[in-house]
Amino acid sequence: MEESGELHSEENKVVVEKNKKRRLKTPAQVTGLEKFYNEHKYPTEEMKLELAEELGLTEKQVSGWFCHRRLKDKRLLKDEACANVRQDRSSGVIQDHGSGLGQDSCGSTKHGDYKLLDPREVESRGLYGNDLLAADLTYEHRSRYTENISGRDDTSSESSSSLQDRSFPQGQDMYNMEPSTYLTPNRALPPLNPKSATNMGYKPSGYLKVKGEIDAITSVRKQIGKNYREDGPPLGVVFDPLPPGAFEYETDDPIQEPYYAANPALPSSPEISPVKRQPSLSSRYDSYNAKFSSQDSHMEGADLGSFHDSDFQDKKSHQQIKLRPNFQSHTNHLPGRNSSLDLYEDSIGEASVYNSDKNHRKITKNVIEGMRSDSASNHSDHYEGKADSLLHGHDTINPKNTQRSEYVKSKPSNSIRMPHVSVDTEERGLSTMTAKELKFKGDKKGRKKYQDLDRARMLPNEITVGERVMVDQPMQHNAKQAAVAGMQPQRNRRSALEMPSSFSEDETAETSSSLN
DNA sequence: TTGTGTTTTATTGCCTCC
DNA sequence: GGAGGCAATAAAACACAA
Repeated sequence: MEESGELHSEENKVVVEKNKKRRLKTPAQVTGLEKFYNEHKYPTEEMKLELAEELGLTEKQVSGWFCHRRLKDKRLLKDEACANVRQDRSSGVIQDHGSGLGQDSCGSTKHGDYKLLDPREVESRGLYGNDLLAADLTYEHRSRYTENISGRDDTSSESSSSLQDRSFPQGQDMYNMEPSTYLTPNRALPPLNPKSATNMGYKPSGYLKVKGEIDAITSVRKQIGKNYREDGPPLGVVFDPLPPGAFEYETDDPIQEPYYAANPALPSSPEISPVKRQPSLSSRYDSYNAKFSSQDSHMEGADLGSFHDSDFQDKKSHQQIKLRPNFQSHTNHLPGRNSSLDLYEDSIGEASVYNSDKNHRKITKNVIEGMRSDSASNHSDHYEGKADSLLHGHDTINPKNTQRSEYVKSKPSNSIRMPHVSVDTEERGLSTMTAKELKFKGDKKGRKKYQDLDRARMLPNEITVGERVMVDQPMQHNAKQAAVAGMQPQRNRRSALEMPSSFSEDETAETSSSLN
C-alpha cells in the first residue's frame, strides 16, 4: 500500500501512522472483531483468516486480538468475582456465589478454577444453546442476589457467565438450587460436577467462612422468611402467586415467551412489537455481513430489538436513532443476540439521557472530531476498505467518533446501568439508588465498559441485560423446567418473576438488618 | 496544560495438546 | 515438534481531573 514512492503529503502521513508502533483498530474492525467474538471465542484458523481479510487485518492481529479479548473477559470475570466478594462482606449477604472464581477470591483465576468446561468446546460445539441455559440462568440469578444490591449490573462477560455457570448442572432448577446453596448442603442438589460442589457452598467460603454455616443458614432463613420451608416445595413454587399486572405483561403463548424471557423488557416496550427469534442462528460472519448491509437505519424494524435491551429502546430509541443512526446497523446482525455495538448505542443513548452534560459534550466533541478526523478515517480506508464494506454503517462514522463513543459507553454510569433498573423496577427510586451505588463503584468505571459489552454479547440463552433480566431469565429456565415437570410455563414464569424479585429486594433491604 | 490512570495493542515466553 | 492458547509485560492511545 504505502510502498508507493510518490506519496502525497497526506499519504506520507498515512505511512507515518501506519508505521507507528501500535495501531488502534478502527471501530469497524473492532466491531467486526467483537461481533465475531460474540459468536466464536475460539475461531478456527479459517475463520480468523476470513475475518482478517474482511477487516483488513492480518491473521496474527486477529489471533492476538482474540487472545487478548479472552484475557480481558477473564480479567473482568476475576474483577467481578473480587467485587462480589467485597459486596458479600460489606453487605452481609450470605453470599456463596458458587462461582468458582469468586470462591478463591481474586487471585486465583487460573485455568483450573473455571475451566470446568473448555470454552473452546462450548464455542465450537455450539453449546450455547440450551445446554448452558440452566447454568447461565443460575448464574444470573445468583448474581442478582448480590449484584443488584449494589446496583451492579453483572457483566460478566459471556465467558464469565458461561464459565461460572458451568459449575451448575443442567436442568437443575435454579430456585431449588439457589436456596439450597444458601440454606444447607443437605438440601442442595448435588452438583454433577464435584468442582461445582466446592464452588457452590459445600465448602463454606467467603462469608460462610466468617459467620459459619449455621449462622449463614439462619440468616438466609430470615431473609427468605416465611417462604422458606425446609421440607417445602422449591422456593420458586412458593412464590407462585403473583398479583395481576405485577409485571405488566403477559403473553398468551408461553411458547413464544422465551424470547422475552431473555429479553424481558421487550414486552413492556410499547414501541417494539414482539418479535420472534429468527429461526436460524445463522450467525456466521457472512450472515452478519448481509445484515450489516441491510439493517442500517431500520431500528424499528422487526429485527431490531428482537432480542436485546428493548427497555433501553423504550426510552431512548428515538434519541439514539438520531444520535447514532449508523450504529444501529451493527446492533442486530444476529437475531436474538446482542452485539457489542448494542452497548455502544445503548450507552450513548443513555448517556445522552442521563448524563446529558458530559455526554453532550462528548457527542459534540464527537461531531467535531468526526469532521476533523475524516481524513484520518479516510486514510485508514486504504486498509480497511473491506471492513468498511463489511461494516458499512461506519462509513459515516469516523473512527475517533466511534471510539469516543466507546468511552462514553465505558462510563460507569447510570447511562449503562440505569435503564435496566429504572425501566424495570416499579420505583424509580431504585434508579437513584442505583446511581449512587454506581458512583460508589466508580473505581470500576473502565471495566464496566466491557462488562456491559460482554453482557450485551451474551448468547441467546444468556442473559442480556440488567437487573430485570436476572429476574426474568429464570422464567425462561422455568419454562423449560416446566416442560419437563409438566408445569405450566406461564405460571412458572410468574413464579420466577416473583421469587427473585421479592427475594432479592427483600433481601437487599433486610439483609443488613437481619444479619445485624 | 499536564499528570495520572485506564484501555488497547503488540510481543514474548511458557504450557498444553495433537 | 508444531500449533494454539495463556499470561506477563511494555508501550501507545486515550480520558479525565487538577
